[in-house]
Amino acid sequence: MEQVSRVLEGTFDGEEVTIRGWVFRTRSSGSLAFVTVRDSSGVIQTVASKKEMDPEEFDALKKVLVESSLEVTGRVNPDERAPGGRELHVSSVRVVHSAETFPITKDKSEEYLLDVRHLWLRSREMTSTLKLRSTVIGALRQYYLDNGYYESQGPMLVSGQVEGGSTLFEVPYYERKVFLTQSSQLYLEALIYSLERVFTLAPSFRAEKSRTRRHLTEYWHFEIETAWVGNDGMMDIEEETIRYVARKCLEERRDELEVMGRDLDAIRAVDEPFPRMRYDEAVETMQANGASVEWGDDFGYEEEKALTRDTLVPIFIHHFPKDLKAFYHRPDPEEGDRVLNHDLIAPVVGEIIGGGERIWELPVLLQRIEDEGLDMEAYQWYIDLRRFGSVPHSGYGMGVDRVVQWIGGISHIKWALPFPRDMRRIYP
RNA sequence: GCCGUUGUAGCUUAGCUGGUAGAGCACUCGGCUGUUAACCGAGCGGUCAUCGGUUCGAAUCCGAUCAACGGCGCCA
Repeated sequence: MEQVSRVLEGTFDGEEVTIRGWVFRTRSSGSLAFVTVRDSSGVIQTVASKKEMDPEEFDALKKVLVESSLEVTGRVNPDERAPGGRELHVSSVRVVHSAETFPITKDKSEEYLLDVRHLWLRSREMTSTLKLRSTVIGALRQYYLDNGYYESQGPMLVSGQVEGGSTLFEVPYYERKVFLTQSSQLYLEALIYSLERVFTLAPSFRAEKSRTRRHLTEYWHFEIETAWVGNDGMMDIEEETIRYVARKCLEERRDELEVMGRDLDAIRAVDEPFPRMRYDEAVETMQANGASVEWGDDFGYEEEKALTRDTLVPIFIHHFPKDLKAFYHRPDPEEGDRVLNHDLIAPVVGEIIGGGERIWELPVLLQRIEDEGLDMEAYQWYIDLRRFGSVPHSGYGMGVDRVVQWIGGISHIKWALPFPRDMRRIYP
């Protein structure tokens, strides 16, 4: 049994091979039949001639419907007329399963493709995206394992919210209510006291009523937490991470990126240093580019677009005003109204990472929790971490789906993962 | 929470100022020895989202309901 991609490479020219896969397209002209066969690696045309094979098998092949599964044996023949330059001259065929009429045809709408997502996953577009996604996730793991990090996990069921806002999904839990996690950060912070460097890949859930091209209610969250590292060091780590992931994608997924119509130069641009600007400078840049933003505002999508308008490289924004950010960000000891945090803004998709230094001094944390009016009781275990050998530490959270969206040049986040969940759609 | 758009065959759609619903693809049957999401001929397929109203007559006009899609804010 051979893979289609290897056959197309010419490894078996002139030899007889067997492939298995799914019918991609069929065409026939009397006693000739052309059936293209797809497997996970590619698509190849098979040519069947009634005279050169069992007539019953020929008729079965001629009648077979798109997406039927089959095994085909034949001789590999280079031929200019074949898409891909090689084709299989069929000697025998076994139809494993004869498909019913496949509902997806060349005329399709995005809406319909969401209804039949379980079938649309077979398309070249989705297959390419899913391979790219696999590479992104593999590269993230690889990078951190190579750099002395341990992979660990926080709970998905939590008793309280991690950040401000009321965007948690409630779940019945015996006689009480618990919530689906919206971040593993606080738990990773607990883990640094044994592992020092930890990362996790887990879904996060946000009950935001968002209907945008970059929001999901269930998204894949890659988070790290690192002892002994400050805000600037964390930006260094993130920049290297993004660069590593992007290069891996260029190396391993060039064909897929081409199918997706991605401009590779936009990815290559990550070799340049990522600009780092203070919040204030970011506001000025946005204003200069026509955004109506005032000092003290948080940034919306329009502002982020204005910021990255003239660049292909992601941009860091750091030193946000304290009031705009969650309680755990460490205020800059030099400027108490700013926090040692940063966001990483990618062109077109916007924020892909939010991170920074965490408060590690007990009195500062207590003050911040009180200022924000949070439930001190609920955070006791988190506060405890500042009582027993507290250390400076930093971390970040990355929206994996957004990174895939950005690297793949994908217009809407729902095309960046196999089964997207948003406010309205939870099927299939 | 706010703004906007759309529901006609399995899919993509045409249908003007109201007059008995038209096509392409898919599918079925027939033809074709080099097709490139082929071509030629025939066939199958529709409670025009739902409910109500106006009218001699509604896919078309009006109202309500339902559903879906796009975008903003929030965030990753």
